[in-house]
Amino acid sequence: MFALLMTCICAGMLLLHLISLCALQGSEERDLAVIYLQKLLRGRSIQKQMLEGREKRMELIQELRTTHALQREEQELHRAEKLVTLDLQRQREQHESRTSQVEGYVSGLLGAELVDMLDFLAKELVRLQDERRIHAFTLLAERDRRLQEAEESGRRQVEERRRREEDEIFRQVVKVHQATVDLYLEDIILGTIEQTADAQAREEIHQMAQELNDITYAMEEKRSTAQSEDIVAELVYSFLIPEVQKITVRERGLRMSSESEARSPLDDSEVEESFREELEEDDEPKVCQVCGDKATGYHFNAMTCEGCKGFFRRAMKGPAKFRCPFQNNCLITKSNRRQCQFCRLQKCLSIGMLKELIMSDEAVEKRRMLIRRKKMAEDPAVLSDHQESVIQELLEAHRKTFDTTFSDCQFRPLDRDQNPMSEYSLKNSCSQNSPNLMGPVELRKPVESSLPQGSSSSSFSNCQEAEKSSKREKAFTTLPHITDLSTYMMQNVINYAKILKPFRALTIEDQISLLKGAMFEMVQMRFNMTFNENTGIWECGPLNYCMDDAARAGFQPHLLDPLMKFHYTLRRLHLDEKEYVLMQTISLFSPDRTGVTQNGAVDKYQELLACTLKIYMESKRTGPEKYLLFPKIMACLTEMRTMNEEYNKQVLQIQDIQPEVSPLMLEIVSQHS
Amino acid sequence: MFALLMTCICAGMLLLHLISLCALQGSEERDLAVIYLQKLLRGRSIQKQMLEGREKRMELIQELRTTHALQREEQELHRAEKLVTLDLQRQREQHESRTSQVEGYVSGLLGAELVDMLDFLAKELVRLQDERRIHAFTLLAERDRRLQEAEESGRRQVEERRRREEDEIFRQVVKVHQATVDLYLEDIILGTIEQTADAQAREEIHQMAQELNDITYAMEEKRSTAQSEDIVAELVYSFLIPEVQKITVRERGLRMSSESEARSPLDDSEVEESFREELEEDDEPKVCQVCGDKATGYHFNAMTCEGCKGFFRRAMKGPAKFRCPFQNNCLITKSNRRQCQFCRLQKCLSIGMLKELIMSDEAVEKRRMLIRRKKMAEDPAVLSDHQESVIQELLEAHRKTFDTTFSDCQFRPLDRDQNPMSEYSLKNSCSQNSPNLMGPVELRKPVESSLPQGSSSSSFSNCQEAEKSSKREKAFTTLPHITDLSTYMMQNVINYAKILKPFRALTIEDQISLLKGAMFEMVQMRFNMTFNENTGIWECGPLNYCMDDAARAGFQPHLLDPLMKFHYTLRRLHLDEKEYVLMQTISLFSPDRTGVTQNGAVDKYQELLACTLKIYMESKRTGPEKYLLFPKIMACLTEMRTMNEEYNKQVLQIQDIQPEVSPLMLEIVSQHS
DNA sequence: CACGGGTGAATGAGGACA
DNA sequence: TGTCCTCATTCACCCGTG
Repeated sequence: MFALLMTCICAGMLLLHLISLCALQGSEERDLAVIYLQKLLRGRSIQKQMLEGREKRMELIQELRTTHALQREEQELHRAEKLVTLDLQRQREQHESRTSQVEGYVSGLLGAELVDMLDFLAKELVRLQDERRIHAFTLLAERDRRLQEAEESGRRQVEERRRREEDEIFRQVVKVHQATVDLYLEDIILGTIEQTADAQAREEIHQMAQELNDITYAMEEKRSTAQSEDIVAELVYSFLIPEVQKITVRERGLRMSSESEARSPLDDSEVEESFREELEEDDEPKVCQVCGDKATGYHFNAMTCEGCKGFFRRAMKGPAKFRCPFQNNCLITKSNRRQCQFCRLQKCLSIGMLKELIMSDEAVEKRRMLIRRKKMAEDPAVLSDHQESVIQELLEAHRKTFDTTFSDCQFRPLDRDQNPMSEYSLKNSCSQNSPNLMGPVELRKPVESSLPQGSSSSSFSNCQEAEKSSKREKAFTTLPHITDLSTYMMQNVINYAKILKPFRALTIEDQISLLKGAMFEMVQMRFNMTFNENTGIWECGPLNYCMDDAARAGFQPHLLDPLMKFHYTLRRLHLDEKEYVLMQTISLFSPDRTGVTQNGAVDKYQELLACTLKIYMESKRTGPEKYLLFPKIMACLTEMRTMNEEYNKQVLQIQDIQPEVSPLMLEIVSQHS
Repeated sequence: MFALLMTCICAGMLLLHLISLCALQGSEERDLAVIYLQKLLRGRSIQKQMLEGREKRMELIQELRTTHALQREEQELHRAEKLVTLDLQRQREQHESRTSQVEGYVSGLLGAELVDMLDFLAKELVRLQDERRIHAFTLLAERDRRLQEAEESGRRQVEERRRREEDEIFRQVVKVHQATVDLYLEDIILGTIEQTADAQAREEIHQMAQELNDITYAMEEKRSTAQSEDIVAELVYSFLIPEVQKITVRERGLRMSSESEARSPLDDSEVEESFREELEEDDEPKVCQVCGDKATGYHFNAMTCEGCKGFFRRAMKGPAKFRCPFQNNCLITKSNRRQCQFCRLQKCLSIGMLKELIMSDEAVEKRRMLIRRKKMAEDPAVLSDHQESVIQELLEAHRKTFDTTFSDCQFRPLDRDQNPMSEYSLKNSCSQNSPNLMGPVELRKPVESSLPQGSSSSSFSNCQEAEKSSKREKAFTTLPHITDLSTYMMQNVINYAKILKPFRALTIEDQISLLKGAMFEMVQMRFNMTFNENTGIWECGPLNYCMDDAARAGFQPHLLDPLMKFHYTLRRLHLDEKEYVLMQTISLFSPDRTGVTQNGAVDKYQELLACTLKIYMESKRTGPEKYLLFPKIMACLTEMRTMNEEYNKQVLQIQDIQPEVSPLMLEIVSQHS
């Protein structure tokens, strides 16, 4: 793009030479002019030389690259290389076409007559626009190539928008003209006045300005196609900023000359310094090449702002998915950059942002791992002695109050119905298996399986028949057993809590509140330690339960479904005993249970426990999943909160209908202490 | 970029010099001009010096780098070194060529050289960009390779550092280039400007700028459309700032030259400050630009309230349809905004709301899909075990109660009329085919084909002649068979329902209500499983029916037409057995059938079924249509509701005329239980 | 310090529903 | 129609490496 502009200007210069030559009056003068022109044209040979030099260089690059390429195995490089080569070829082609174009101009103007300067300027402007259009087409082709998804219906004609755009472009063009022409004229004046310094010349300039303006105006009104407008708009955009900088340079020139301070051009640092200064002293030290916002440095090979940096990364990460709602040539500014992702991305690419500089997913993952590793290395995440002792305390208390063999419990018989109450019996193959499983066991009942929680149902919505039949038939058969089991578990949990010093340190009211709040969760976690994730059975020593036993006790799917899911989820984490105990105790010390007054102390201890659990797992476990374990456990705890409420509700409903629930259970479940 | 504009300036200025020179009249003046030009160009020698200095420095760098290189042992270094060396060589070549170019320029003192010079610079810029690009790629590939290797050999750290170093070197080189080019151009300008510092001329220029400004502004004032206002606003935003700054810079330049005093670096912030003030001086921070209500942010490019946001989207989505009841110039306020949609929309547009910022339908669809996909990803839409068992239960019940071979049904003979009763026989080619189809089958009747539903007609609207003849001729010939068939199907459906536990859990009254309500639908869905979408025939084992059989039993097109359509529609969804069964059971458990009391339970189970069906399809099916399948099925169910009513009516009518309908059918069809 | 990735509050799309 | 909701996107700011 820049190159194009440069060429435009070069062409302009050539033309101006010609014109000015032709402007000379008289035949001998014309002859002189022709000679001059010939000389001028001879200069092209040098240019050609340079082109050849460029070609040579390309060969060099190519060779370099080939050599380089041979040293590597990766396929990808070849691709990149090819890309670059193509890019260069394209550039070259463009360049050549441009050159020939300029030559065409030169030859075409050989026989030119006297031409008015202003007229020339007008033409020059048109020509610039044409160039611009050509370039726009090139860009468009490139875009099409880049985009795999072809634009099939991209021309929604937007009348209103069109009008608006035209108006705006008109305005912009006027501005540009104002700016460019302004400078142009300024230059002319600077150059002219110095030599002539008379009123007549000034008047001429003045006239020129006026005429130019008129021409501009007329030209703008003549414009009809939408595309040319857009081209002009782009022209505007790429011209305006340079304009500012141009002035800056001049200004510095003036300053330096006035100070008559000759800088040594050899001083590298000084030069750079001044250059940097140059940029900084001005309004914008760094401008985003995409949107004009304040840039924060080079990002993916271009000077951009943070926004465009992030945008580019995000856009390139996923699949191409943008569509321009306008004409595929939006001007990207700080204020409107969010309105067309398509064009913004195009702009990013066009200024040379490279998606290759975005780290691949694997690279990112690698990096993350390394960082984490490093973090771990410097902070070995080791448990403090205090924490160790806490774990020990909990563990001892737990073992004292949880007999995994269930060897000394005396429950009422578990009376299983023949027909399964729910779908659980089907999937868990529990009804069939448990008799066999129980066979070798010498406990009270021949078939002793039941779900952790048991009671009778009251207001089935789903199984109303069962509800009704519960009175005439023998539904809720497992309720007595389940009630006993639950009461037994609860008692154990209470005993556990009572052992813990931090728990005893609380007021008795808060102890009750905490126990009431956490009871269901703690019991479930204890049951989970006996859960067989393959069979879906809770293997409580001689007792075996499946979820159907809970259903048969009156619990509804609304509770049992998520509960089942929870048990599978938690069990599959394969926690060890310490982890289970910590988890239970974290649940116990929840400061947000209803009725808790000493929130501060509870919260503090819970935090300690959580931290302990986290560090314990990180130090004990290996593999990358160890960082996910703690969050997962936290999620489980959250999950249980909701089930907790549902459980309380259902127990009360069951009690309402079949008052077999034990007082302890009722106490736990009741709303207010 | 900087270099570019330098070149622009350079080009412009030199050109203008030439032009102005050539514009002078008279030969002696021309001579003077030539002399001046020569003087101007002599300034290049200084530049040459600088270039030489630069070359020296480059050598230094190279040496430095070589020394540096020697300090490393790794093999790879050599490669890198080679690369760098080549790079430098290339650079050197360029510089040489440039130097020679410059020399040729200076010695020639011809305008042609000047042109070439600029041309060269243009190309040089392109080249630099290319180089940077190429180098970036090279570095990238190199970096990747190194990283990999280093990882293997555990020398990652070292390699990383080296990579960084190389990058830095590269950057330096590029920077140097930039700096050089910039300096180069600066010199040119300095050389020019030095001679031209003339306050008067500058003032003149300033005046002109002012004039141009005035013209521009005058033009802007001429604009009448409301749109221009917001254009101006945007213009201000994106262009005026640069403009203002430009002017500021210029002024600063003037001030500086006159005061010969270093500028204050505060200008920058000052400019921004005043501009910001301008924006903020607005009264309210958040006011809807359309109606004055409280705005909630920018919506479609304008600060609006939620109401106007929604209004605009809705209005623009559909076709233009508003008309102003008044003068097309209503004032829109919060209170009257809904009085005139036309003017409200007008106002929306006038303040710059863009309909392009409304997501297109496809975009919305895409977004929905993405969201759904994401939801799916995190929750793999896997059937819960419970749901799986539900499906299993239904499937087993279905298979127990639906014999797709129709092997054991004993119906009265199907007496097909010779003349087809309706158009169905024509289009379905059933009458002709069925005898053949039936041929090889050894079932009771030689011709046994009939439509699912059968009965006699009473009030044909379409075929009144047939209706009349039904009494004197032997119309409704298929009615006995159809009655038997229907009764058989119904019995099966009842058996099916009775197997389902959730169904049995309902009161007997509700069971009846549900069955009565869903019977027609369930039977039709079962028949649909035998429907051949190509022939339009129901292939019930040895039995084959076409729609004409139903017509011949007395049913009217008012039912049969939509029924036919329904069968095609549903069959073309190619549901599998589980899906069919789920669909039937969803129909069965419709809580809104007349007479149902336990709505809650029914609704809950239906929801479970619907959810199961949805997830089942989403997990089983592939392709984008899988999200449409469930809604389609729901639509089918709705469709059947209306047919259901019509069916009941027609059966009663048939019974009214030809009382052959079975008691079960009557029971099903009767209004109230 | 430069430049990769990551984060989280703010923003502004669409959508449900009274 | 408009309120309130969800949720993807944005970007100023942060961290860490070289």
